[in-house]
Amino acid sequence: MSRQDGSDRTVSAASVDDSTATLLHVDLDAFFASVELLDRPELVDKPVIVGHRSGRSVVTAANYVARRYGVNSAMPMALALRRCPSAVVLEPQMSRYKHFSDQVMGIFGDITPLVEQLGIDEAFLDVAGARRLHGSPAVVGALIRRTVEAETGLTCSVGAASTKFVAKMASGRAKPNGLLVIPAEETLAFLHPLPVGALWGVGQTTEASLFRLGLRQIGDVARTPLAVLQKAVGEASGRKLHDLAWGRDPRTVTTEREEKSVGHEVTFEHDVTDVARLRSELLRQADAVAARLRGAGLVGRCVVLKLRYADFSTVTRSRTLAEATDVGRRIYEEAAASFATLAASGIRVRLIGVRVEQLGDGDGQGLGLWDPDDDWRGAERAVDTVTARFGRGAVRPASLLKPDKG
DNA sequence: TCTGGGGTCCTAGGACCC
DNA sequence: TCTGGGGTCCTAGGACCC
Repeated sequence: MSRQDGSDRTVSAASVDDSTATLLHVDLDAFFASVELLDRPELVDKPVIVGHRSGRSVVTAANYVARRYGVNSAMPMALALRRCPSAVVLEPQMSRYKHFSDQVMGIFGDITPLVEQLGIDEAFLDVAGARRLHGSPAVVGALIRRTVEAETGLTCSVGAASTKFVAKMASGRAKPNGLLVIPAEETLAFLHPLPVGALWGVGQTTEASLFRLGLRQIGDVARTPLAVLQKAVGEASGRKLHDLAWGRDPRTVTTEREEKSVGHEVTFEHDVTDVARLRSELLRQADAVAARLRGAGLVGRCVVLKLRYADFSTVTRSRTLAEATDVGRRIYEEAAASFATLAASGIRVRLIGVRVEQLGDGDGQGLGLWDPDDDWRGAERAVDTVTARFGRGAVRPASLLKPDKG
């Protein structure tokens, strides 16, 4: 293995045969918090948390100083502030993070066209073909780290390996601001001593199941018969875990994938009991989902309503349409029909959401037989046009399309 | 401590068909 | 009269990831 961290030392590619480690995983360090610190350098040595300060929010990101206090992303903000009362809390600025994300992805794209973005702050790169132009994987990794820091001021960590999954594990071990190369022949030596919880796809529940079998390290998982694993964690997960524990991961870098669903949900500051208020929120979400579908040229066939009650229990109700739609009014009607089956008196709702699944191409919509949805589609497309020209707020679909009374 | 919002994937049961 | 096995679609819930 070859390691580089902290200062930007050049990797001595001679010390390790990196020719098999052609898959890179690049992960920006504490991304949102790091972007904020670009504007606020005086906070660099202070604990910084990005997230809403309001009652029910969670930590979106924390810098490494805050992490030393036990603050992590997805942690309830209330707990984070109890652990680190001196933390500076900053409101997320998503458009700003997106701007830096695009810039960094552009840097990757200059090195290889084979970039697979995961979320906003990480990506896989296949650099097998970049050798002639830029050098071996370790050299490319160092180049990426230098370029990203020079052009954005942000640091990132890079893992290089012969499979995606090991590359991701390697970038995780290299954090923060490091580079770790795992040649193919060293994969098992790297993997087997690591804790099972480090495996991709192993969260709290699966980790507990593995512990019950006495499995604590990835090597333990590898040496467990497949059938035993499958009985404990399910057929597909068992198969996957066993493969990963042996370093087997056939996935390649894919530059595009089709979306499977589009949805919106919101958690209220205080539980809502007013059914009319819930319905109007549903209408707002259905309009937003439909606008996104139309923007992407997609239609969906299945409308899923999601409710989370005051006690945090969650239910979903779905309805499959005969014809796929991209009309907000139609999505709302289906969601509202599902809602009507659940909306008993005394209902206390913490979260409500709408999602549309079974997406397909929107081409050909509205052709053929007359379809009553077409009137709505026309109206909503007009709203799209005005919004595109004059900006959001120029027209408010939710007020245009009043919900049914009662 | 008290749990966001965007998603993907898997499991399991029932209906229905062959 | 009682009963098989596979495939597909639909629905609900849950684990997990960033």
